[in-house]
Amino acid sequence: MKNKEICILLVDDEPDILEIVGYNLTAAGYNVLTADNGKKAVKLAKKKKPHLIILDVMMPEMDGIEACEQIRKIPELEKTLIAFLTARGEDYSQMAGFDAGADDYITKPIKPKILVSKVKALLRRWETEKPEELVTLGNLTIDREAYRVLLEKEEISLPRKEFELLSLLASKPGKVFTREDILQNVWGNEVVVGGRTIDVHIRKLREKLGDEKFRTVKGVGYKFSV
Amino acid sequence: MKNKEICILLVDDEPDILEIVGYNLTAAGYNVLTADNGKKAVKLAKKKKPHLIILDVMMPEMDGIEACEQIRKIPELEKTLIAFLTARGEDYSQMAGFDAGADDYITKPIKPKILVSKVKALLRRWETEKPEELVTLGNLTIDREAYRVLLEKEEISLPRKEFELLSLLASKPGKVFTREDILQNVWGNEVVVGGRTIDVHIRKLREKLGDEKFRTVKGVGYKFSV
DNA sequence: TAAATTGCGTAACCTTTTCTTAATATGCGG
DNA sequence: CCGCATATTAAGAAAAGGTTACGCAATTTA
Repeated sequence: MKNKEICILLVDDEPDILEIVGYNLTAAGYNVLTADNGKKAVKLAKKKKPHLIILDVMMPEMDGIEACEQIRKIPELEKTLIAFLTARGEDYSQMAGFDAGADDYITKPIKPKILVSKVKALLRRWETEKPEELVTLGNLTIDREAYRVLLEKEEISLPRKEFELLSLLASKPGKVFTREDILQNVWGNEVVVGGRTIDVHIRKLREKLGDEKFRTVKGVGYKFSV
Repeated sequence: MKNKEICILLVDDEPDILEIVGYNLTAAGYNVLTADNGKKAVKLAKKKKPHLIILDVMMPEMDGIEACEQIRKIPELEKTLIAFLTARGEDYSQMAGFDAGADDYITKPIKPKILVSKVKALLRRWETEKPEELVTLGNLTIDREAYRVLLEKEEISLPRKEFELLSLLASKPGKVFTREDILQNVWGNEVVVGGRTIDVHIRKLREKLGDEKFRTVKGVGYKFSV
């Protein structure tokens, strides 16, 4: 089943739910990841970039709403689908969830068939909207999935950090990313690195891909330009 | 509200539902069309190409499921969002609806706030046409996100302080900003700088963007004028 | 498993740009 | 024509970023 390529992150603090939902989704051919609190969820999401995230609203550590907001802030996950799990009748949760950027909600108790149907419906849209896994900007082509970069049809191999950095900047050409933005997205929230680290990586990118593509905006940050 | 451009087709055979749902959607700024059976719905959909269609499942003439299937067959409406209205607990309807190509379902009894939230969530994805955050004033264009300024289509590069200053003044053309206002906003509350600093920056802006745009109001401050 | 390679972050130093100041000139309102 | 507020200018300080080389760690290769 070609669904194997489709990845769903399932987040709930109740192992039972994790199991039953996970089982059904797996049976439907999806690749399922799980986390038992919001913090782990955000971390995993950043790392694995799932196509759909199913979040329980009520959780310890970080509730679903907050997790959703966090995830929505990550540029690469902007298009990720998010659905909430909520007990029936919790209108408030549903509202807040939609405001936080949810695409759907699923009410407990969970009915496997309905669940799978909803998931399919959600992903159907994703599949049709997503022919463009390749981004081309000038003489540069970025294939996020394959972790490859082509410059004038020549393949350039970039180490992880450089790739992530390029990927971030290129995700919104023209937009200035502050150093903070960059640290946040490429290095992660908690990591602390020295002040010149970003520069060094930028330099390497410039070396390999051409100076002019990476514009410095002094006092602010960097941007990608075509 | 710019939602006026967004068009929703609402289909139900009960006038009450049509009215209450229609009212709420209209109040939320959407443009609402209605039909009271499946046949009319398909016809209207073909003609008006709404962005979202809300279909009651149970209807005379042609039920929602069939209408949905019909609509999905129309190439132009392939991407149209479809949501079903269904009584709670009708699992069968829900399943069939998803199979027919629905994107969501809404259960009766209808709660207006939830309804509007769901509609927003559904359309959010569609709405992702980005409204550029550009400010244009006469021959000048300011793009805060990209940190760019265009004068007669020529890009002018401005250092941070100059950009912030321009940005502030241009945020309310005509309004006079006192020196204090300016210090507050561009330099920040705690910073103390000499009395002539602002003048110097104004001068640089005048040099680069034209004298006439920055008017001195003696004893008070500066303003931007078109 | 050792050796070699590659990736990453840091420190030290260099270059450039940006900001501020200070000193002097100008000009408007009275 | 005076006085106060603003304009102008150049120069030096400070900030920001660029560059390079090095060491540790992870990864790959032998």
